[in-house]
Amino acid sequence: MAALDLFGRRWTLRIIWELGNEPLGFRLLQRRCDGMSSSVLQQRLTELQEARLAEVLSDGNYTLTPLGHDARESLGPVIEWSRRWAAELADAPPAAAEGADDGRHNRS
Amino acid sequence: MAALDLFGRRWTLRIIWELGNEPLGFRLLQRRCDGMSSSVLQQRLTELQEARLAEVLSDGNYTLTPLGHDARESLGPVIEWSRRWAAELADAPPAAAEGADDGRHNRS
DNA sequence: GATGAGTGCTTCGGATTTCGAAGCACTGCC
DNA sequence: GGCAGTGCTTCGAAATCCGAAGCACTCATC
Repeated sequence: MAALDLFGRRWTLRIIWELGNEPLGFRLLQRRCDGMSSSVLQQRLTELQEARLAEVLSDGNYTLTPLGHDARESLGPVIEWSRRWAAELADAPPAAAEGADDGRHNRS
Repeated sequence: MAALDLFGRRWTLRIIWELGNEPLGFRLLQRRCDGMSSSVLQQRLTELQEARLAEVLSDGNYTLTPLGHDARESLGPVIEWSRRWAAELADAPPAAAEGADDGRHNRS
């Protein structure tokens, strides 16, 4: 359950996903995550390192540890599912309100 | 990416997981989720319904839609990974700070 | 039919988290 | 030196989360 808690924090899943593609520097990673807040990114990066999912390379970039890559791979089915989900929602568009990306968040 | 955003909200993953086991009423579901706040539970339940992942049964209980069960199954590998992760952390306990469940949250 | 218990759900003040603009120290480059 | 880019920190404002309290309703039990 602790894992569901860790992943259930804003941006955590996204960061793991982005870092899984390739090592990234702080600012570039931030841009990949829709320009998320630097303070939160720093916080998440620290949490991820404490959880031994991420680490800093000798060149200063951030990467996933082997354990982190494992985690990211376990996310594969979720990504696959999300495609089906998107297709499903496209077929049956409700009145309004999408659930995800419904503008409830504030990215000013 | 919208899926990672939807799942990256506190309690969402947990709720999907709990509902996947069996249909549950509001208050019981709340208890299963470590007694999470009822206001947030209501919010999540609404989001999940809008996203067509959850629905209300004729008897008033909440369940996962077929699409929702699909999502929950896609979470399987994540759960498996979390076991390996827990084992790994148990082997190499750092100085302090666990990353997950590090007391940063407030459950008064 | 009153009482009590259980339900789904809402309200609301306060604690916590997230945001984002600004800035600091440092490195490389012209 | 001046300029740009980096990782990272600070801080006030906004959004989110919390949890106790309560409402309307159902269903037994008295």
